[in-house]
Amino acid sequence: MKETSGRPGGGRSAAPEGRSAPASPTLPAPPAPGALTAKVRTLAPSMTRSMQRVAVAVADDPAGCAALTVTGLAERTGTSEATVVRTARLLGYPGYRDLRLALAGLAAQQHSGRAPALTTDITVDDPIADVVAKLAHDERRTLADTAAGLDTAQLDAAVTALAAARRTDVYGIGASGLVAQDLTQKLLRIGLLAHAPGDPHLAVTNAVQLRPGDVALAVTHSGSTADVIEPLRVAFERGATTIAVTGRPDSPVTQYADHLLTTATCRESELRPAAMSSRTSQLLVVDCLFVGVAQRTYATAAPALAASYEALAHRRDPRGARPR
Amino acid sequence: MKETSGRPGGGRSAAPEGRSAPASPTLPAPPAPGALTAKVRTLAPSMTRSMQRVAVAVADDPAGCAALTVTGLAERTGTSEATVVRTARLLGYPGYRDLRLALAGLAAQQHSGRAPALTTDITVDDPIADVVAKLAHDERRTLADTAAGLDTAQLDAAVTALAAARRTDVYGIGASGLVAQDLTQKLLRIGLLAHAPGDPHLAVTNAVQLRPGDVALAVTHSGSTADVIEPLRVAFERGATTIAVTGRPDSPVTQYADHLLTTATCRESELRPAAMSSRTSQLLVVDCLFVGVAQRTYATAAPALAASYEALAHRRDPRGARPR
DNA sequence: GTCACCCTTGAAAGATATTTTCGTTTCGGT
DNA sequence: ACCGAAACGAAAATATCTTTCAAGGGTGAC
Repeated sequence: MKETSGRPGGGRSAAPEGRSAPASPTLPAPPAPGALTAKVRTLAPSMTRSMQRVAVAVADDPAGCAALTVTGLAERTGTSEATVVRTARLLGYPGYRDLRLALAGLAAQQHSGRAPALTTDITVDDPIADVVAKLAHDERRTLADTAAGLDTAQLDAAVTALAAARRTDVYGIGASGLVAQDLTQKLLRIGLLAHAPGDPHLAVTNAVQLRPGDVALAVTHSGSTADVIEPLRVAFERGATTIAVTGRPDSPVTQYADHLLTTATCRESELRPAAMSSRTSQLLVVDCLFVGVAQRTYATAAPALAASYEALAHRRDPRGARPR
Repeated sequence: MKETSGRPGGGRSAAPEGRSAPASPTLPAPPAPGALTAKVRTLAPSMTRSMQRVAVAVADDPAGCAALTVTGLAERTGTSEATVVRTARLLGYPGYRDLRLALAGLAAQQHSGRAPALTTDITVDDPIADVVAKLAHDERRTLADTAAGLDTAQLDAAVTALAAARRTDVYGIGASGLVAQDLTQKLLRIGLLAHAPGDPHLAVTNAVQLRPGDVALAVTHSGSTADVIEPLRVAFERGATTIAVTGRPDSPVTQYADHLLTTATCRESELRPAAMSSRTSQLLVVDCLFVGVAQRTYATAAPALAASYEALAHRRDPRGARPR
């Protein structure tokens, strides 16, 4: 039989080859995915003893049963293959195979529905799987919050300034320093002149060189990092266009910022330093800036991106993926 | 009867002398339920044309494909049964039957949780607000995929190694270099000895100093970056425990990795270099490692974290945040 | 430019799993 | 106790999945 075409009755309706069978023309009842448990409860009373055993086993442990073959399930329930198939039929499936598929679906649903305390904070004895889930969850939320809270007008202005800048300085220390470097790398890639001094003193020294038309961008979560504020202040006073990426729109750094981009943050805790989620939102902002600038300077950015890709190719193992 | 014919893993070409092949990172990976889409994206590049067709079909329409037999799917994708089975294997399942089960599960999950469609690619003339929305959406998805696809056993092993390491070297170049630095910063914060050499030559020089009990971790999206593979190889041969964080689980770098952590990636395009989403997933992995290590070494990590927080305080503007 | 080699691929043979058939067993009623 | 009918399972019949094998196609070496 053609697998999916089979209908309970032996009536061989000759579902012609190919597997069209679009929802089996409203005939019997399309098998249910999550309604399976209910169906078992409903039909159980009218079942024979053996069939009940099968039905119960299936409802109790969908995941486990989905992993079994007819034979396996028959064995586990102390019945025969025929009984298992009969039960599947009674539950509304063309055969065991389809019941099994539904079982897998049910298991997946149950599994995904079981969101174990994603909202709790990470604790010392969380199993690693929970850590992964919680971190991912929080970072996703941070991203959503940041995107929602970004002022597109400010962003647009910042992009305009960056795209037109003669040169750009990006300041950041510690974790934010990496974000600064990230932006710098990206801008360089599309042929813009950018620099992220790592040393606070160098940063100030650099800032002194800026002039109107240049851009200085500061990345700082707290907005109060002296080592970052200082060069931005200098740049500001020199007449450069200044941009601040910070999580605290009321912090000192904003005093010297022409354009302010606010990042959202997630709760922090002992095991999850603020640096973690702030970095995520900072990077999103930086990515937006980059894409925006790339759009504005598309004519030069596109070839530059392509070129830098090419240039790196030879640094890769010629074979790409390993033979086997 | 045996259903899952546990064929011994595909002959992992033995790594060069010096050390036996990495123990096939703690057995293959147990098939994943919702991580399937992610896995397809990750593995697709390294697939042959026919296999890609199958993989894409499966990822595009899980529900539809779950209803098909091997033969049916082969027909639909214009390939052969053999190819379908091969693809299933590549995706981490023992055979097609299991892939099909996973497909059914995925379909059920998707059905229960509808997702809107922000699926278009970023174009040159997207308004900035759309850029923000699309970037955020994609990064969120990348995070979910990465979390779903992370092998917690591998992660756990990596954490154990890191927590016990005498010293840790982290290798990475370009965008991945920033991720390497991020991890290094974090480890240093909790009192572990970590180092992220920026210069490839220095990296190799460092690697030579490693010995059993030390850890070397490589971050590379492509898995084929020679400048990163080389130091990892050296570390591997020196007997250090090696960890690879890569988006290509079949790439050369895995030859020298005791533990393999796979990152998911999002579609890339002209305006969105691969570096962008790979960085996001790499950081998630790195965060997980960090939190895991912090848990293991809580006794020393907690005070260290507190201390580093204190030490930085004076670098902040004395006034702290401005009154709201 | 040509050749050899290896990867890719599908056809068909070989295993397994599922479904059906059919005879035996069980149970209730008279 | 006997009859009839439903329940049940063993095994045959069929479908599906897996593996093997040889031909096709592309690539690098020379």
